Amino acid sequence: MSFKLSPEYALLGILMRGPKHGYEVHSYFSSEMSQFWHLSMSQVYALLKRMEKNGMVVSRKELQEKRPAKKIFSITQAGKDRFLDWAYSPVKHVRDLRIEFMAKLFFIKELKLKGVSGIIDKQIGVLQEKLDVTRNSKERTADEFQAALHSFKIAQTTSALDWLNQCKIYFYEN
Amino acid sequence: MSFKLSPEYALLGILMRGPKHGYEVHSYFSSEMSQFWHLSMSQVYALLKRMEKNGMVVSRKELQEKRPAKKIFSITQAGKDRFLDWAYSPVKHVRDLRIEFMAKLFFIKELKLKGVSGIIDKQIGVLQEKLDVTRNSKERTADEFQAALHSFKIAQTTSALDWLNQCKIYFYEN
DNA sequence: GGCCGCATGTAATCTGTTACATGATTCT
DNA sequence: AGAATCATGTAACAGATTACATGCGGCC
Repeated sequence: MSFKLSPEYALLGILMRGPKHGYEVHSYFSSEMSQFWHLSMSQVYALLKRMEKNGMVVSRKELQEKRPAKKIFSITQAGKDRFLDWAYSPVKHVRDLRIEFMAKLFFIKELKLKGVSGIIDKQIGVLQEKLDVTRNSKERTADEFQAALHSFKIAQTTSALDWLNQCKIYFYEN
Repeated sequence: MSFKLSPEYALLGILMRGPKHGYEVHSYFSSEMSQFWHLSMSQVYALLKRMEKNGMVVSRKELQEKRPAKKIFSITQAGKDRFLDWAYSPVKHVRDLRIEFMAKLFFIKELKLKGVSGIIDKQIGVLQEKLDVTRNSKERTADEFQAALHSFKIAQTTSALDWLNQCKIYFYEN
């Protein structure tokens, strides 16, 4: 019912392009998304099974003569809604940019969805807010350790924000 | 036997300061380390139990009149060896800096261990190596997405390296 | 009377990882 | 002859999170 974790969203995204069976989903994942995300075959099968239980996908069997039957998964309307909802939401932490936010950008581009700059702006908003909070937090310079931790957070968030602003140029849409 | 994951190292670090019971370990964790790491009470108990099974700690019971008996854990020699080994090793990924590397710095300072700049230099080496590899990787600018991903990695690693160089100043030791 | 602090844990649930199991076809 | 590709999964293990269960003492 719940699934807050993201791998299922990635699988939904792949199925947004059309029905596929488990092996195919994994191949796509490995060839197109491997630079920022990895999932084992077994996990793909397990996730698809769970997602079917949750009504995000449905499957039908396709018999083949010389090979085991394929189980072809299609995304349901509920799945589509869920996916789009996810795709246009910013992530909460800097640490989620590398995989989860990347995946959102990837699918928005891959599925030719509108509003890339919208989500980038939302993400900038979230991180800017975090940066302001960190800057104003009292634990600034209690000791060397606090100071180091503080400057790490500032540095990582600032560099993420710079990158997001660059992104708007990379993904410029008219 | 194995434990590659880090929370147990944090608990070992806390016990390096002297024997403590579970509740106390958690209090220390919550008050001193909460800015960069969280562990629930239940998990502290579970981890200590596992660590005793692995010979990293030993426990003795201390009876109290009006309260439940305390179970006091002490670190073993094997535990100390393991901890120090961990504390002086750099982490492999930028994403491990915020929690795991921070914890190493925290304990090195807290336990007044020698060689802070040693581990910082090692960490700089690891990330510099990664940065060079990323810079030379062929997937540079295949498309907008690849380009964005590439520049994200460069940006985060570069900012981490700058921060590490700052750290050498924060933690300067004669 | 109720909440907080002290002090212990177990059990259930969820998720991920690794290994195992099967078996035909096609490429080298 | 052996490796890779196609195609499916289950089972065992490891780990984190959450909820549950217990109970006293002191404070407001």
